[in-house]
Amino acid sequence: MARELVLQDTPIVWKLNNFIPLQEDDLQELAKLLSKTREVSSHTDLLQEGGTNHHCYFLVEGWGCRYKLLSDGRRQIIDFPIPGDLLGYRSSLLRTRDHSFATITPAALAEVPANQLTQAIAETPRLGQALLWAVSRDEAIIVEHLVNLGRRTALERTAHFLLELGERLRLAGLVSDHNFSCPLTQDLLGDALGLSSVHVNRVLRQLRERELVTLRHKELVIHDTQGLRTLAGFDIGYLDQE
Amino acid sequence: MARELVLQDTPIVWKLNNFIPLQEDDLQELAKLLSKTREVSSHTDLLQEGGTNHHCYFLVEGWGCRYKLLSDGRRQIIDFPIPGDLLGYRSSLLRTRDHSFATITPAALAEVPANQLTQAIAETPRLGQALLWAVSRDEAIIVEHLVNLGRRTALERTAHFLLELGERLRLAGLVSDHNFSCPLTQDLLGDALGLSSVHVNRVLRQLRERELVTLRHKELVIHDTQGLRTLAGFDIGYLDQE
DNA sequence: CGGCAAGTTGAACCGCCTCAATGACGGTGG
DNA sequence: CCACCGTCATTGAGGCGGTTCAACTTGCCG
Repeated sequence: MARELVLQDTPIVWKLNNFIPLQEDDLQELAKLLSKTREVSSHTDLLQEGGTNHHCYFLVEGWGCRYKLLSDGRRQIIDFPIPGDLLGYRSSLLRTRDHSFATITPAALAEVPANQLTQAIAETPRLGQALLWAVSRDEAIIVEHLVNLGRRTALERTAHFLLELGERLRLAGLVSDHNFSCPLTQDLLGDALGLSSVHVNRVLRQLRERELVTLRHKELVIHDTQGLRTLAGFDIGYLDQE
Repeated sequence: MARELVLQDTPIVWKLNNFIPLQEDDLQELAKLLSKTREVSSHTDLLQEGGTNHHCYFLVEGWGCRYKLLSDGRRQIIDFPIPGDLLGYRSSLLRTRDHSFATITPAALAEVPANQLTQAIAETPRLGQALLWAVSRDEAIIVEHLVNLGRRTALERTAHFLLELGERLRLAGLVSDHNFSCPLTQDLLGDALGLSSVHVNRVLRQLRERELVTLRHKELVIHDTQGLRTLAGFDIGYLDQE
């Protein structure tokens, strides 16, 4: 009983409730999955491209990044998991992991064998549907990142990314108004947005000077949501909210 | 019985067999899923971003493209489904479709309600595993496209894309040596690779002049696989073969 | 044979990169 | 408490990769 009360206000429950309200048996099953949590420091590698680890992780606390490296050191960040996100499930079905994952802040994670998760999804339909929805939505976000990299300018792209981040955090119950803490460096942003960190700096300056959004001292403030959305061509549909 | 013999040499069976050899009951179940096929002409829209159609499609014959449009007409192509590919399953779990799909050649497709597919996956474990593997592999391909757009030059990117295409066709049993038919225009390639069609043209010329690969008259010939792989930094791992 | 889509090429431009130097901040140890 | 150091942020100058615009060619299908 105590456990459900604890879970109730947790980012993962916030996120899943957006798809379908979870009920008591769902929360109990979820609590079982999350029972074995593990604290790790920042910059800890948990999944390696090419590895055969068939676990997945619920990110309970902290931020991370999923990425791929090229042989000469270039890095592309796929996305930044935040609390409430499930990661590694899709790629656990492959014989070999297609990307790496590392934390970027201190974090708490629940490690779950992929087949245990599959079983839970089959046996607890409502929770299962919600988890599969969450996985699908996160794939839809990756597809939107593809559009971002391929067809938006640096300014649009950065604006779009920051808006998306705000919405994801809001959905996880981690932000109420237009401010939130954001531990991403300009280097990380560059590798996610396909830009050099120098150019990220210039773009952020522009966004600040246009009084749209400010990212400073790990704190992000959106001054003008509507203006930012217009600039980015942001259509929230792909986040499948409401 | 006749149906299984027909299926046996079909791209989808070639593709799935690469993960796990299908057996008779798998083929029977698959035949049921594929029973209602439909022929459509080229440039037919089948899925619309924002739509609520909860079907998925097996592409039996022909090529297509999954894409998203920006409001000003810019287009980003996500990938080009080829025969044997399953599409729309992931996004059928969302309340609203996150991307569009259209054919680019005349095509034959089997339309399957998403929940019927889910049921088949649950009831026929071996086939189910194979289908989920295929879906996961196709997601891994999208992630690699992200790397392509974010961190590879136009030359590397194009080379990488063509190599990937060859491998996918080979896995579907659609190519034996180093030649294959490829109905993609430079316009389509540009929208997939995040380049202008003019620049695609120049890149293809370079690849031709370096005697690596030729794409002409809808026919692609790879002259120097190893050279092309070196140029592209192509690591086949993400395709999860063998 | 006529018409239209697709491919090809040149010239000029610009968005973003690279290289390099400097500044701000936080943590750590003397 | 301050001096030091490493990481991250900021800014300028110059160069390159890829875009845009426009003209022309080629190939295909009726």
